Amino acid sequence: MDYIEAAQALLQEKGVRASTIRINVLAYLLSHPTHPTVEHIYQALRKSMLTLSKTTIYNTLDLFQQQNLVRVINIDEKEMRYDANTTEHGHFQCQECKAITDFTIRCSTPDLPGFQIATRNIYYRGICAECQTKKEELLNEKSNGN
Amino acid sequence: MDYIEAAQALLQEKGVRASTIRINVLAYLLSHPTHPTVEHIYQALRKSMLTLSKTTIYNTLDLFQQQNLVRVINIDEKEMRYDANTTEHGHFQCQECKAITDFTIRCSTPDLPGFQIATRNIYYRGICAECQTKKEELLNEKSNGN
DNA sequence: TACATATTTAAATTCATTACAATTTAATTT
DNA sequence: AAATTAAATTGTAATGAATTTAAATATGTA
Ligand SMILES: [Mn+2]
Ligand SMILES: [Mn+2]
Ligand SMILES: [Zn+2]
Ligand SMILES: [Zn+2]
Repeated sequence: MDYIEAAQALLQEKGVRASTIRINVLAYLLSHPTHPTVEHIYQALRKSMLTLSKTTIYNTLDLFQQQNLVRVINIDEKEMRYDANTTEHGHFQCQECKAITDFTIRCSTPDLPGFQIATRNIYYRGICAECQTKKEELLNEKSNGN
Repeated sequence: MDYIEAAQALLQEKGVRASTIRINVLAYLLSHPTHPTVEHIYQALRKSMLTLSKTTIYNTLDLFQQQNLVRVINIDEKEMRYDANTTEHGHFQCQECKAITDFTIRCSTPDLPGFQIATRNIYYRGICAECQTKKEELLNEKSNGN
């Protein structure tokens, strides 16, 4: 089953009309688990849907959020990011390459009695393993070169 | 020791010039552990500092962040919030009363090997204990009244 | 087909944050 | 003390993602 079919099936499950735009937005999110921005989605879909409006992307993603088809990731303080993976997981943004990585996490919160938790967002920032390696290599080259 | 003195001491520790504005912004944060917005701080200090500029609040908070005197809380997707408590703790925002509560948290993250973590932000949303009680009381009244 | 409803579009607006140049204040040097 | 330099503060304008509005288009049903 390709992403288009998967998106269509998910929309039908939720009782949401599976319009072309909705299918394509959801399929894009499923096939690009990189936490894209509205702009990313817009620019990608625009190529094949010439009259596409950015407002529609916003509306569609709002609808998806209400239906728990996507979750909003606010780790990047500039733009919102969207994730079709709605299972519990944390997000790590690299300060070098800006990439956002998923990670599994288990938390214990002793002092929230009587609180009703609706959503959890766990955001870490730092240097990803890849960029860390690159930095070390660069450092080694320098010390060898001199 | 009052908050003004505490703020002054903290600034001196960091080797930052303890100007009147800086002392007052930091003292406000120390005395209002409610995660205020820039607007909150600005409106409060404006009363005693007539020519205060909002830009200065932004600049001051940026400086504080660099010096690890405050941490930025991005739980409220509209406005940034600031916290003079820089120790590890999570934040819970009530969807009813909008209040932001601190909570202690312990997390294990098995799959981030080689990643260098610089900052952690843990945001929960839902209904706080107080609002939860209020809602239940309202429900009881209704069922008794009818 | 006709009509109501849902979806999509484009333009205008909002508003927190940032950029920047000008001014004021404080520290350092003559 | 005066002059010079550096730092802090101010006000205005610009930025840009997100929202609002209203109009256009598509879709389902009778
Ligand atoms: Mn994810
Ligand atoms: Mn806090
Ligand atoms: Zn990286
Ligand atoms: Zn509450």
